[in-house]
Amino acid sequence: MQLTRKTEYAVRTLLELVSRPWGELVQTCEIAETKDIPEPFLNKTIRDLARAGFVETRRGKMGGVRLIKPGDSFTMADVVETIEGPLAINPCLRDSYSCINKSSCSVRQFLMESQARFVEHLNSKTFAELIGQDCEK
Amino acid sequence: MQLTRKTEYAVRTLLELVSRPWGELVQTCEIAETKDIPEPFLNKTIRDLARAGFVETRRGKMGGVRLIKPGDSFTMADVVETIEGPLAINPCLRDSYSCINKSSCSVRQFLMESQARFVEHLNSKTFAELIGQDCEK
DNA sequence: TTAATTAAGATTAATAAGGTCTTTTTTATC
DNA sequence: GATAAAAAAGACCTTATTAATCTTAATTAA
Repeated sequence: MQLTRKTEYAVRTLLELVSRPWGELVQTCEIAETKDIPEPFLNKTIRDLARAGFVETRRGKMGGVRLIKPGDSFTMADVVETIEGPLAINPCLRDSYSCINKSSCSVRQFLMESQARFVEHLNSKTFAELIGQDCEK
Repeated sequence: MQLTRKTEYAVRTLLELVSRPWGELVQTCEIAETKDIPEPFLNKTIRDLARAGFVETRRGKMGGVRLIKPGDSFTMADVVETIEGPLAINPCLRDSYSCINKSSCSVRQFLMESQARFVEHLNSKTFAELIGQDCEK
């Protein structure tokens, strides 16, 4: 019952990018260093963020990564779902889960609401709003 | 980011016991069968519930398990914490986690609140209240 | 005494998470 | 062009966690 480290790394990366001037290109090795993330793993994480439209990358000499989604246009929930896929705090909340009682089960309904409260809060602040101090290391 | 199957099994077991007359002793093989839980795994789960004071077991012929905590005195959050230990949706929310910024980190603070909303909802209904229809299989 | 039942915990199997490595492609610069 | 620096892609490996099984012991009713 925990977010993955990959999500944590994605969050750190986006915090770093949001805190920089818009449009700035940053080398991944620099992010890896300052945010204490294993570089090859960070590369994969950044690829996920790129595919999802948060950042764009530039290869070759002087390459790097830059934000293309404004920091006030996405939330923690967006990042979590980008990295981990649709949230389901219990197997029975997955679309693919089959159970005779699925639709009528009061426990499932209850867990669905619990999850909704959680996601609701994750959506209550944009990344731009989150940045006051940020969490390194 | 998901509750474990063991928690799911504990929940099913408690739902079964809460729905029965107070004091009734039920054989674990019966619960395993009706709730579709691998029996040896259920035994371990029941041991956890016994150690935490939810149920009491009785060995030998005519043995079984019975509820000793009234269904209106515990919630989903209690069961989750019993089976999985203290909830922490992100590593930085664990007591043991060390980070220079731990106390001042706004992201950590935010996640802590998100978790609190979740737990608050898990605590909003007792097991007795949850039982209207229950979720088998 | 016997058979039925749970306790305890060692062991194994399956899955997922976390991380590394190698090769390829792209790009700026000489 | 040639070269070096950077990210892309994905195969691969390692470790941790989860899930399940199995064996032996203890307990209890009959």
